[in-house]
Amino acid sequence: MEIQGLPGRLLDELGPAIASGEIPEGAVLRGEELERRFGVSRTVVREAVRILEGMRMVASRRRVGITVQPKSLWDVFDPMVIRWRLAGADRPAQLRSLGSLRVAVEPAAAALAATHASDDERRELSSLAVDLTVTARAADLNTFLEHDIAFHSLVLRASGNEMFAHLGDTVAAVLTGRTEYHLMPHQPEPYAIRLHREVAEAICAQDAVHAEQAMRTIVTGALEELNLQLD
Amino acid sequence: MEIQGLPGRLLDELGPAIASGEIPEGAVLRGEELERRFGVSRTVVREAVRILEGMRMVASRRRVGITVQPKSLWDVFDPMVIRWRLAGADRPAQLRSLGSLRVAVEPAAAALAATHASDDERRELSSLAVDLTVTARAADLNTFLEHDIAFHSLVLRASGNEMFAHLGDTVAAVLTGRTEYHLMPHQPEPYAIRLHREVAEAICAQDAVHAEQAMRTIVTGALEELNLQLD
DNA sequence: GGAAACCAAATCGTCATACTTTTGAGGTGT
DNA sequence: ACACCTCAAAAGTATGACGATTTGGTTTCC
Repeated sequence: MEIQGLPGRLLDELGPAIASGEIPEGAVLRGEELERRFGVSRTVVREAVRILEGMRMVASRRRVGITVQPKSLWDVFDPMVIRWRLAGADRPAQLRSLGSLRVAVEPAAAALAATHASDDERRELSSLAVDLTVTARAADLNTFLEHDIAFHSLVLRASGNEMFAHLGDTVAAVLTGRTEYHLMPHQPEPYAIRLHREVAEAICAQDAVHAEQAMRTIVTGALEELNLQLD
Repeated sequence: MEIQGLPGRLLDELGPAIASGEIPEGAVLRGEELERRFGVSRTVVREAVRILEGMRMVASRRRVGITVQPKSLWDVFDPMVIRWRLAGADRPAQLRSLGSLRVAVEPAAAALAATHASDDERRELSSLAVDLTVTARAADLNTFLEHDIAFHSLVLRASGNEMFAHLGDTVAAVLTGRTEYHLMPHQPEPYAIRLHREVAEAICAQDAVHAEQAMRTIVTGALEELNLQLD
């Protein structure tokens, strides 16, 4: 799901550099300079810049150049922007933002899933809850992560709301980052696991209130733990 | 805040056409065809297509062409995509999605605002609550809308979460759409107004629980009304 | 001396064109 | 039926030329 070709490669250089503040707000780049620095043609530079412009990270103006826009204008929901920020110096702030977003969205998604999920989705959810329990005992962090991601993505998808569903990848990025940077308890907490099972059961039983409540406990817990780690 | 130049104009044609389903999923466009149809050069077409590719609405492949991606892949949080969908045949679905998103996010934002808002923001919020009350009595729908937008945007901004803050424009689009298409009670309900005042007061008093609760009542009410109108 | 008009350079924006690379489809031979 | 080869279609990239616009200095005129 990446941008292809040379513009993509340019983007992989510029995006993270801007997201991390290495190229600061207000900095001005010239197209010709980028051509030389990366050894590509105008075509390529222009297309990459257009994409950055599409996510409001830069603005191109005649006679002045390509100016890096203030962060407050960026499309902070763009998956690429989120990835770049998570990879760089902005990681703590980005994790906090995403944490609050999860607290807001995932309980609502769980509630909706309780009433909207298909039979297949309910079955899959139960099965994932079992998998989580098993891999948590085995203390196999990577497969656990995989199942955790699948679980949360599925709840978001089963909510029947496309916007919630799209946050699945973002949540996946958060969970992955948390594991990669060892911001997780070394062995998943049994309590958290049990809550996941509760969410699955409540959704299967069409119990929206309980599903929402259990999910809220999960994500607020994750947020609190995150705040502990970051301070 | 629009994309400039010819690529921007192309986008204003292609984006809505794709968003509304006029150009359906799986349709294949050829670059050369677009050049002729819009009388622009290759450069322009390529840059516009790159932007659409950046929001995952199309994918360009050699020897095949530019294929419209399935809706499930689109960046549904991109403001342009939201605008295009609100303007076209997808409006009901988009309004429903956004309604649920508001129900999830705005109460959380209100709670955060109660603890994070600056003194200036609290003052401004109180003042806006008063304005709302006044313009509601006067039944001046347009200024009421203006203040309503300002109110909700401010709560989102005062939450201190950049991602919530960015939903301000989106909420504005929803509220505007609701008024434009007469999906609102002809005179704003006194009860809703009172709830806005309650939100403002709770935030000023740093009462997160009450702020969240009042805001939840507002947005769930709005969602229910929306569902009534759309069915 | 100051303000308004003007001019020139810088930089992006667009076009036209040529060449390269990838890849799907159809044909060929076993 | 299968694998392989070839070819052509389409996007990808590079480059030169020109147009448009903005900025900032410079001139000119009170």
